[in-house]
Amino acid sequence: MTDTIEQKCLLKGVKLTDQRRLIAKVMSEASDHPDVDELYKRVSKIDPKISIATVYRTVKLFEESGILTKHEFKGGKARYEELNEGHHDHLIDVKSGEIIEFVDEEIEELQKKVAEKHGYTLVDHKLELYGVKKNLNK
Amino acid sequence: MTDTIEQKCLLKGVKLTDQRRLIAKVMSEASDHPDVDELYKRVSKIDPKISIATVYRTVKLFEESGILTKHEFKGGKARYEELNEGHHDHLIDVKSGEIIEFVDEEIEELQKKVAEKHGYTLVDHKLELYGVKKNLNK
DNA sequence: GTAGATGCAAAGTATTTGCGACAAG
DNA sequence: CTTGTCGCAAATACTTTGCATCTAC
Repeated sequence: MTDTIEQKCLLKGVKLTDQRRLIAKVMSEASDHPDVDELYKRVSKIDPKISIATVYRTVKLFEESGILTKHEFKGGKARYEELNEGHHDHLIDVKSGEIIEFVDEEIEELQKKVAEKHGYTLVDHKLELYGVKKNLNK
Repeated sequence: MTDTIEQKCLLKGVKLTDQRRLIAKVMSEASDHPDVDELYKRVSKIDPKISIATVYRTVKLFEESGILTKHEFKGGKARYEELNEGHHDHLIDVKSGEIIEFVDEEIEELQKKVAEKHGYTLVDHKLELYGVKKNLNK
């Protein structure tokens, strides 16, 4: 699995350095969607000499190489997550900030149709739902 | 129509000043989605003494008062548009930057269902489609 | 008259960049 | 070797804020 990231780098002609390997590792182990500051904190624990500039440069590079995706959720800093085969969108708990990933094929289809209807081919999209947890009992 | 904005302000207890009236006017006349800088340029042409700080303060105030909405499209600055009854989403031409507004009730419905399915009540959402114009001839 | 708005410049954030030292292929 | 990366600090971009002055109500 960590292999996969290194393979992706080789594939893209991205030079591998200790810092990049570390950032890749921390990101692939993250189950949340850390922002650069948080990521910097996590990698700093392992390599305290790493610079935040390197973290910024690396997430940008990884994004361009299709290893990470960037999210710009409402009113916050950019947050990153590892990009795997399966595309998904996000449901954000507005109270807790918790993020739930979901996929809805029907919505995906409709988006394509909307774009077509306006004479466009869909190349990308962003769907974010913001919700509050329902009171399940009574 | 400009009346409407002033009425909204009175309703919300928002004090009306020349600067606010001007910003409201420029925004309601805008058919695009200007960012703060662009808005500042437009109002400056009419009142060259206005400060950019006032523009920032006013768009934020108007947003909180439900007069404007803020959009944070990919990799850019925050952009604003007047908030009218009809909600809509955006289809962005990735080549030209042109923005097309659309509504799709089916998608809206499905979004609510997705939120429900995860135990949430949808309070807000963001849907942006990014597309390239199709070659219509031949 | 008074609470709140404005303009200005200074301060914050988030992110990028120039540069000399250093490391990967 | 040579090209590209790193760390550092300075620079940039966008937005917010403190303060004295001014204005709407």
